[in-house]
Amino acid sequence: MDDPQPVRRPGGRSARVSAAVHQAVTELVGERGYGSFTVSDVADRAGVADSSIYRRWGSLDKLLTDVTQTRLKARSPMPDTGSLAGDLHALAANVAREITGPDGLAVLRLTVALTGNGEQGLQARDDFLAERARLLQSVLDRARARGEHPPDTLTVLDHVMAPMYIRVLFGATPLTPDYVKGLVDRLL
Amino acid sequence: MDDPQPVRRPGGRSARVSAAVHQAVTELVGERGYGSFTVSDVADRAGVADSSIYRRWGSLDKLLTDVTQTRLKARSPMPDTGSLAGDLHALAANVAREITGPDGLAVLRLTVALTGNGEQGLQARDDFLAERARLLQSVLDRARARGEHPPDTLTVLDHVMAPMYIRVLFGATPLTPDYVKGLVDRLL
DNA sequence: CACTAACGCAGAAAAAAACTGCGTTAGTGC
DNA sequence: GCACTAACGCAGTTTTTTTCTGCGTTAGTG
Repeated sequence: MDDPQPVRRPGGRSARVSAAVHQAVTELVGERGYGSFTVSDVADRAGVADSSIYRRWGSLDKLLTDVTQTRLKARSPMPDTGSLAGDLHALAANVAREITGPDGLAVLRLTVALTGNGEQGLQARDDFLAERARLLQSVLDRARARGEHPPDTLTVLDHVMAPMYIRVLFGATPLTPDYVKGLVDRLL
Repeated sequence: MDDPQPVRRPGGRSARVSAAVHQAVTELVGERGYGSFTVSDVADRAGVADSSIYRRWGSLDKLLTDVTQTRLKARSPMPDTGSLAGDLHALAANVAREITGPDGLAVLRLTVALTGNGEQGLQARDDFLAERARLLQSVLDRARARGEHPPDTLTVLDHVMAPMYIRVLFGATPLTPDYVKGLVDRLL
């Protein structure tokens, strides 16, 4: 029996639509939080027809899942400066820059929102946190291998990441380099 | 000219409806975040008729504002144990207990969600944070007056409050007393 | 260049949300 | 208690939003 097996077209226009939609979702999550917008909103923002979204993703839920998965896979580069202090400073600065940008805020928001959004949400959130922890872990491990005495993973999360996250989430001050540096220095 | 001046009835049933509605809003915010539910949702949850909400509050916005205002006014008791260490431990424990409960999570979520929800939202958020900061400030001032050397307000917020907030928001571990104690001890 | 996947447009269909009329229940003052 | 009526619940109606589909057009791909 002949199976039509349609020829996919992942390039050109399709790719642009995909990118625009992802971007739009990210922006909307950043601006209005999770679950406060519709397919039409996304389509308008992306400059795309509603039908394109419905046909490609089927529903808003599936779209959001797709976006989240994709975003969380985009990992930040792992610093390697040769010293624990250097690595931590670099890592902190990276994270600060990342969550300060509009996209980063969206991811943070998304992560918070996902907590308590059923199975799928929890999974996505755990992936995000695990990724962060793993990145940090390798920096600390490397330091230990060099004979340094790095702080605990949780300690770094609590006293470097948490303050930055909270400040961003609460829309407070803009995370100056000095501030970030101070957070790290306090642990060394 | 005669002004009817209707006789209000703040007791009994009205009070129960009011309480149920407030409770419902709090729960819904905790579960689904800000702006992801409707008047009907609230009414159903509260076991109340839609019309009761429409007539009393007029719109969902006004209802949310009302609930937020009311909640933020319910301030936590200010500890006074006689020493900086005692006060901070007590304060931290209070906050931990507060944000661990279901209502507390809702308030936290609300606060995060309010960031980027226009005028009104920002105002409510600032009120919340200001209240927290003020409470802490007075503890620190009192310590200073006794001749102790308390840490900075922001330091406490960053290294005691932020870690707890983040852990709750990210749905991680359950804030054991030992953990909370450790956060405070680290500053003294 | 032929073929057709993927798109945009416009509008129908469905769902959800907001709001209202009306009879009933139950606070409040006497 | 009793009269008075504020506040309520029920059962719609109206309005708005959101989803989804038919059809002609555009532009990847071999």
